[in-house]
Amino acid sequence: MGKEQINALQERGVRVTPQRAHIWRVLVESGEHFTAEEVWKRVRDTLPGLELSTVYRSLEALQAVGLVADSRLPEGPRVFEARTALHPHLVCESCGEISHPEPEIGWRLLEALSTGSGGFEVRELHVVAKGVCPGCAGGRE
Amino acid sequence: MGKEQINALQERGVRVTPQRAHIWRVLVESGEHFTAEEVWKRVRDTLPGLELSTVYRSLEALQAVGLVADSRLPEGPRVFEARTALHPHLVCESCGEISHPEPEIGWRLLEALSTGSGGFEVRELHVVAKGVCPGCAGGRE
DNA sequence: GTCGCTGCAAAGTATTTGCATAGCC
DNA sequence: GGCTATGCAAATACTTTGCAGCGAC
Repeated sequence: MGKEQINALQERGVRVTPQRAHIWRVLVESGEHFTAEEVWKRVRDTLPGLELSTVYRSLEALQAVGLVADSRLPEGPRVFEARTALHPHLVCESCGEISHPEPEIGWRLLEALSTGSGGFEVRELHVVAKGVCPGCAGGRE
Repeated sequence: MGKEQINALQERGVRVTPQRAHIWRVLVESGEHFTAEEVWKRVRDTLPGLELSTVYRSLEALQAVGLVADSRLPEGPRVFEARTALHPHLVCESCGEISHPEPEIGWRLLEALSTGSGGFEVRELHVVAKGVCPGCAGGRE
């Protein structure tokens, strides 16, 4: 089952170890973002001896080849996710829920930023918006 | 000279102490962003006994009333700045320089995000772009 | 077989907290 | 004068690092 994921690692020239394969699988299959510690807890189910430091080092390796991206949200530790497209984060100040808008919007943001940034060539874009999600706005305070 | 700054604090109902007044002054007069430690070093010139923990607590108080905003850049500790407008950060991967595009662009980003985020009400927008600044792009590698 | 990855342990950096006193309002 | 902010000290949270042996290629 995890065959395609392993291929993804090999293609990028990343040495494939069980640790990296599992870490990568967790990120890809969930499609979510996790802290290093969350990844660690999940992968430990199948690799009991796994060290948190290894998780950090593996995530760094995956980042180096562009498979993983990290974000620093307004609070809490860094979160990591499989790098798919640009990924704005919407953090609800009321319920704390973190959601992603349609990815297409990332490109519009990129475009807006590129045209107005005076020659700065944007390679990677991190957007975090704080606000109120539809659910919380509905249940008025 | 620092009269207007002190007023800004009073108007917001922040108890005015020398520590807070100086911290606030450093941020306003420089117009730059600093880590808590950088603020600390600067203010210590005039307030030798100042503790780093006090800087954190003061910055938090100023944040609570909307005078200060913080950003978490891709690397390093949090940076704080006087809250003026939306403030995208452009981080050059080559020289490490952090620049700000014209602030007007922030509003365009906000607009783009608001229209495509499915009812999420954006209150605060943090944008960090990694890329290559004009200077480094000129001196081709 | 080689070189890089991992486990283990420890250190390092960033940030927060408890408590008694000082100082703003 | 009351109540909060500060100094001081310690704790906590997150992340990185050194080293020796193991495992992927």
